[in-house]
Amino acid sequence: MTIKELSKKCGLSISTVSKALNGYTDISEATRETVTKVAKEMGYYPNAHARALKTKRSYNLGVLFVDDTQSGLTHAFFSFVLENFKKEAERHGYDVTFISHNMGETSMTYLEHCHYREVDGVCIACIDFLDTEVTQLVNSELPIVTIDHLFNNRMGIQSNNVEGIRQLVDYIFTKGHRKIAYIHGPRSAVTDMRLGSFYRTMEFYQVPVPEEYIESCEYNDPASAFAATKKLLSLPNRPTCILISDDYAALGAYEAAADMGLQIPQDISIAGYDGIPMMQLMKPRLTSVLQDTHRIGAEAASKLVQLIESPKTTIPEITVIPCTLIKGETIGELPKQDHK
Amino acid sequence: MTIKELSKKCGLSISTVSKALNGYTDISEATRETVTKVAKEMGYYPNAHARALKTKRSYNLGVLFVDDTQSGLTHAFFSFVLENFKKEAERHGYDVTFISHNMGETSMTYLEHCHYREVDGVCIACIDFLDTEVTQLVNSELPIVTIDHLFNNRMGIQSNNVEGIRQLVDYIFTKGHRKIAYIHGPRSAVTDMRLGSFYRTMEFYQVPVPEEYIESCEYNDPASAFAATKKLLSLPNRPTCILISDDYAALGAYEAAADMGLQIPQDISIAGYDGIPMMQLMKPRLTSVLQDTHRIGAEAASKLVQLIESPKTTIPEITVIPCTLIKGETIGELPKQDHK
DNA sequence: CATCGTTACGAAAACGTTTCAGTTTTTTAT
DNA sequence: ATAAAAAACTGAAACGTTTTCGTAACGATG
Repeated sequence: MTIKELSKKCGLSISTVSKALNGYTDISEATRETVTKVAKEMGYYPNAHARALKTKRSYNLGVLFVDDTQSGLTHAFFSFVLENFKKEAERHGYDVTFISHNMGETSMTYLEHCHYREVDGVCIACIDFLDTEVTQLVNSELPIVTIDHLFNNRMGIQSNNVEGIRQLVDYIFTKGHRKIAYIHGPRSAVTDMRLGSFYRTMEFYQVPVPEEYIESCEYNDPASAFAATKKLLSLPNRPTCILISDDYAALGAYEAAADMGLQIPQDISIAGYDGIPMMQLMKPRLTSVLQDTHRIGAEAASKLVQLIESPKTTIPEITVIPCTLIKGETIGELPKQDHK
Repeated sequence: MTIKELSKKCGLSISTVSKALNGYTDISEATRETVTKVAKEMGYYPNAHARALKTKRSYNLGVLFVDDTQSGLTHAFFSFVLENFKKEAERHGYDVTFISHNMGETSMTYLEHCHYREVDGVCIACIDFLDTEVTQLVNSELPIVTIDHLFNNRMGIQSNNVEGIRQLVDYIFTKGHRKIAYIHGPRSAVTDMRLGSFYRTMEFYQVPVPEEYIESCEYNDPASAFAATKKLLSLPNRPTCILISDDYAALGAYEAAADMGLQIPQDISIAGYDGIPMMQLMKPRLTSVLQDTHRIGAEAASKLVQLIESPKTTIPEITVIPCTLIKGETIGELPKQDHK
C-alpha cells in the first residue's frame, strides 16, 4: 500500500494525494476529503523510511540510558521515567529508539548511532555525563534534553533534589533525630545536590555532621548499600538514622539491620529516595522522597518535541519537578530527652 | 557524510563503494581495503532509512507488550525479559521498536504500526493473545515469535510452567503441606498450564483440591492478590500454604498475612512465581520458581533474527526454557502428625 | 475579447541507498 | 598479436516519499 496505489485509486496524481494528506492549502476541500477517506479505507500510512529520507525527520526519539548496575530497562526507578517518556513521546507521534554503542559486530559511538537512525532528538538520563561519547553527543547539533544533569544552553529536567532532601531531613528532625548519617551515591550532579542540601540543612539546624557518618554506595545496588549500612551500624557512636542513596538500595539497609539484629524503626531509622511503589509495600513502609516520575518523563518528552518542532521559538530552559515526602514507617520517634 | 561524499574521497563510483562495503565479490581486495579504511576514518555509516527503503529491511524488531496493569517497561518480571531481548537484538545489529496503537492523533492497528515502521519481525509477549489486533498481526506475513503463548506454525518461546509448578508443589509436599491453595492469574495459556500442572500434581499425590482453595487475581497486581489472600485466610478450613500467581503480586500476600496478624512462614506459607531478584531481598525470602529471563529474552531475539535472516531454512518451533525452584524461606515445615 | 488572478492540480527532482546491467580493464589462451 | 574470458568497476534505475515549480482551467476585470 504505497502512495502510488492510493493515488491510482483516487484517480489523482501522487503529488496531489501527498499534499492532500499533508494539509497543503492548494487542494480543494472536496478532493482532500475523498483522499483521506480512501486512505483510511485502505489503511494507508506513509512509509516512515521514505518519509524520513526525504524530510530528515524520523519521528524517532533516541534515549540514552546506561546505569552503573547495567540494569537497563529493569532499573527500579528509571524504568518509570522511561515508561512515561515513551508514553508522552507516542502521544506526539514519536517512537523511541534506545541508543547504544554496540550494534552487531561494529561498534559505533552514541552520536553515530543517532545519525545512523536519524533520530530527531535525544533524551539523556542516568549516565556518566562526563563520558567523552556523551559530551560528543551533547556538543552535536541534535536537539537534546537531559534528566538530572544540566549542560550549558541545553534543555534540562531536574527533580527538586535540594527541596526533597530538605523536607526529608526536616521530617527526621521533628522525630527527634540528631545523629543522622548519609549513604550517598557516586559523585554526580544529583549526588552533589542532595549531599549539598543535606549538609546545608544540618548546618541550618546547627548540628555537626561527623565525617564518619558520610558513606557511599552505588545507586540501585542493595549489596553496596548493605555494606555501607553495616559499616555505619558498627560505629562506636552509631547514628540513629541513616539516609540511603535510593529506595532500591535501601533494601540492603533493611537486610543489614536484620543481620545485626536491629529492628526498624525501633533500633535504627532509615530513609530512601525515589518513592518507588514497591518499597511502599514493604514492612515497614519505607520513608522516602517521591520523585514525580510521570512528570519527569512526560516533561522530558514534551520539551524535546517542542525543541524539535519549534526550534526557533524554543529556548533551552531547566524545568524543576517538585517531589513529595513519603513519611512511611521507618523513621522512629526518639524520646524527648534525646532531643537537643 | 553520505556514500556520495565517501566515494568522492575514495576516487571511486558510488556503486563500487557500496559493493565494497557490502561484501560483493566483484571488487578487488585492494579497493575494498581502502574503502573500509576511509569509511572508518570518516565515521561513515549508511543511512538506515535510505537502506531500509531500498532493501525493505529496517534492522528494527518490533516488540508488542501490553499488560493488564499497564505497567509497560516497569513490569516487575517482563522488564527483565525485554532487557535481555533488547541486548540480544543489539548483538545481532537490530534496534527495538515498541509497537503500540496510538501514535500521535491517529490511532493505527498493531499491524499498521509494524508496516509503518517496516519492522523486520515482531516479538509478542504478555498480551491478550485473543485480541483481534493481535491475531491480525499473527496472521500477517511478518516473522513473529511469541513468548508464553503458542500459535500454529509460529515460533514460540515457553518457560516450562508445567515443570515449574510441579517442582514447587513437590517441594511444598516435602515440607508436609497438604492444604494447598492457588491464587492463579486471569485465564491465559500460561495460567492454564500452571493451573493444569497444579491439579495434576495434586492428583498424583492423591490430595483433593477443594474448590474454595482456587482463587484468582490479576498478574503483577499486589492489590488483587491481597484481596484473594485475605479471602483464603478467612476460610473456615484455612489452607496451610498459598501459591500466588507471581512474585510481585505476592507482595499483596505478605501484606494480607501481616494484616491478619499471621507470621510467614510460621502461621501461613506462601510461594510466588517468577523469581524476580527483588523478592529475594525480602524478609522472609520468597519461595518461588525462577524463570530464566535471560534465556527467554535472548532466545526470543535470536530465533526471531534467524527467522528473518534465513526464512527458507528456519522452521517454526517451540523452545522450552527450563526453570529452577527457589526454596526461599516462606514455606514452613509442618509437624509430622499433620502429614497425611 | 484579451488579460489577469485564483484555484486546483501534476511533473519531476531529490533524499541516500542497493543492485542490475552494462562497460572498461586486465588476464589468459591461442 | 589477437581473441576470448575474467575481473573490476560504473551508470542508472529504483525504493516511497515530499516539495518546488509549472500549467491548465476558469471566472473576473477592464
